[in-house]
Amino acid sequence: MKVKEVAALSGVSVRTLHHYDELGLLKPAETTEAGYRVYSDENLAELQQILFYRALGFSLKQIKEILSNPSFNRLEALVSQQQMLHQKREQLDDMIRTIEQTIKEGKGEVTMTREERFKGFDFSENPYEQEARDRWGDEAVDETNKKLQQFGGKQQEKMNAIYRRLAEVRHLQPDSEEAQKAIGDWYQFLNTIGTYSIEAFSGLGEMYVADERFTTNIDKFGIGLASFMRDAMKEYAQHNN
Amino acid sequence: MKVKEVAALSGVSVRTLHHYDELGLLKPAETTEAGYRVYSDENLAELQQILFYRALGFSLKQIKEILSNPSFNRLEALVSQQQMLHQKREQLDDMIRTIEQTIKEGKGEVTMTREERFKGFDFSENPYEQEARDRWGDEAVDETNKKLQQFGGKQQEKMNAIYRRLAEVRHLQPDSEEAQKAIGDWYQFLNTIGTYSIEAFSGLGEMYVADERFTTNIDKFGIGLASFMRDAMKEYAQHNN
DNA sequence: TGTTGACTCTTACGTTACGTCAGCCTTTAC
DNA sequence: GTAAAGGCTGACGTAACGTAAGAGTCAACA
Repeated sequence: MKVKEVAALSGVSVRTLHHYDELGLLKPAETTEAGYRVYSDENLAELQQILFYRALGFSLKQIKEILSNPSFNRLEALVSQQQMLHQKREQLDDMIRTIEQTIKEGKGEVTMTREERFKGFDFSENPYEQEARDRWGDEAVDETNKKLQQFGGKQQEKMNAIYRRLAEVRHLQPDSEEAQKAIGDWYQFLNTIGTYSIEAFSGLGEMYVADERFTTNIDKFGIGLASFMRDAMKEYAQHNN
Repeated sequence: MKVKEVAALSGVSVRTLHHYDELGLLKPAETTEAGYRVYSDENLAELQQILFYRALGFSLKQIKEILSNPSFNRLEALVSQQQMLHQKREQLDDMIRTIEQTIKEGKGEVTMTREERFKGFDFSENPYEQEARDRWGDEAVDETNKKLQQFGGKQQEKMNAIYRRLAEVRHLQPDSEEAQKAIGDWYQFLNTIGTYSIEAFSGLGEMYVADERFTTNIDKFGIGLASFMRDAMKEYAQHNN
C-alpha cells in the first residue's frame, strides 16, 4: 500500500506518515526504486498502535520508546500518563471555575481587583502557617503575612511559579543541577518573605512529608513533589553549609 | 523597575517579558539610552491582566486583542473560551477513561492482544449480525465471522479506519469522488470478509438508517454518518452496475 | 580608577506535531 | 504522448517561551 491509501484507511494525513517515517517511528516495510513508500499489513498494525497511544496523549517520543522497547514497562508508562492527565484535568477545572466566577461576578468587566482575580489559581491559604507559628513564633509569621499582603497576589504568583518549576524537574535527581537551582529559588523566595536559616529550611522539607496537610497541598502541583522537595532541600542544606 | 524586578514580582521569567515586548503585548513605559527596559506601575497592572487571561487559557494573540481593544466583547470571549475548556475537559475525560480501562483489563502487560487494546475505541461487536443472518443466511455469516477471527483485530481495525475515513468525508456530497472512494473501500472491505453483491450492498445501506441499532452504532463515528453512508452506497451501487 | 560581579541587551536555535506550499519526478489512464 | 494523479524532498510556519552565546552597562569595592 502506498501513502495515500494508508492515509485514507487510517485517517491520518500523508504528511503525518512522512513525519513518522522521518522520526523513525513508522518505517515503511519497503521502498520502491523511485523512492515511494510501500506499507505492509504489519505496518498498518503498528500504525494502529501508534494512534492508540497518541489518543491517550502520549508524545511521539514516548510512543517510540514504548513500541520499540519490548521490555518497556507499559504499565508504569500508562500510570504516569494517567497521573499527568489527572493533573491537566484539575488545571482545566480550575480554569473553568475561575472563568465561571468571572462571568458571573463581573460579567467580564474589569472591575475585579487583582486579588479577587487571582483567587482561583493559587492556593493562597498558607498550608503551613500553624507549623510556622509553632516553629518560628508569631512575630515572624505575622511579618511574613504582612509582606505577602503588601504585594498582593504577586508573591503568590511567584510562589506558584516556583512550585510549578519544581514540579517540572521533580523526576530528576534531587541533587541534580536543575533541581538544586529550583530549590535554591525556593529558598530565596522564603527569605524574601521571612528569614529562614539553612537548618530551618531543611527542617521545613521534612515537614513537607511528615504532615500530610503539607503533602496534599504541595502535591497538587505534581504527585511526589513534596517528597522530592524534602530530598532536594536536605541536599541543598548540606551542600550550602 | 527593570526587568528582573518585574519578573521577581510577577513570577514570570525575564525572557517572558522580552517576549511580550517583542509581541507588542507589553511594551515597557520607558527605555533607557542603553536600551534597558523600564516598567511603570501601570505596566505591572497590565501584566497582571495578561497573566489573568493567560491563566484562563487564552492565547497571547487573543489577549492582545482583548486588552488592546477596549470595545472588545470580553464577555463573549470568556464564554467561548469556557466552551473550549469544556471540550478539552471532555477529551481528557475520554482519555482518562480509556487509560483506566487499559490498565484494568490488561494490567498494561504486553500479553494484551491488539483486540483487547482497541476494545475501548471501536465497537467490535458486529452491529448487523442478526440482520445479516436473516438476509444472507447463517452459513455466510458464520464464514464471515470465521474470517474476522482469523485475522484477529486487524480486520476490525481496518473497519474502524474505514469508518473514521467515512466520518471525515461525510460532509461532502455522497457522489463526490472522495466519498465514493471511501465507500468503495467499504465495499471492498466487506468483500474481503464475505461476498456481497452490489445489490446487497445497496440494501445494507438502507438498513443503516432503517434500523436504529445500526444508526446508533455507526453514528458513534460521527453524527449523520449512517445516512451519509446509505446515500453513498446507493450512489455507488448505481454507478458501478 | 580599574575591576569585578550583577544585570541587561540582542540574536538565534530548540521544542511539538504536523500543515502547507513549492519544485520536481513517477506512474497511470486515456 | 500527454495530462492527471500521486509521490518525494526540502523548508518555512505555528505557540510561548527556554536556553545559551556574545557583548555592553551599571554600581560598588579596592
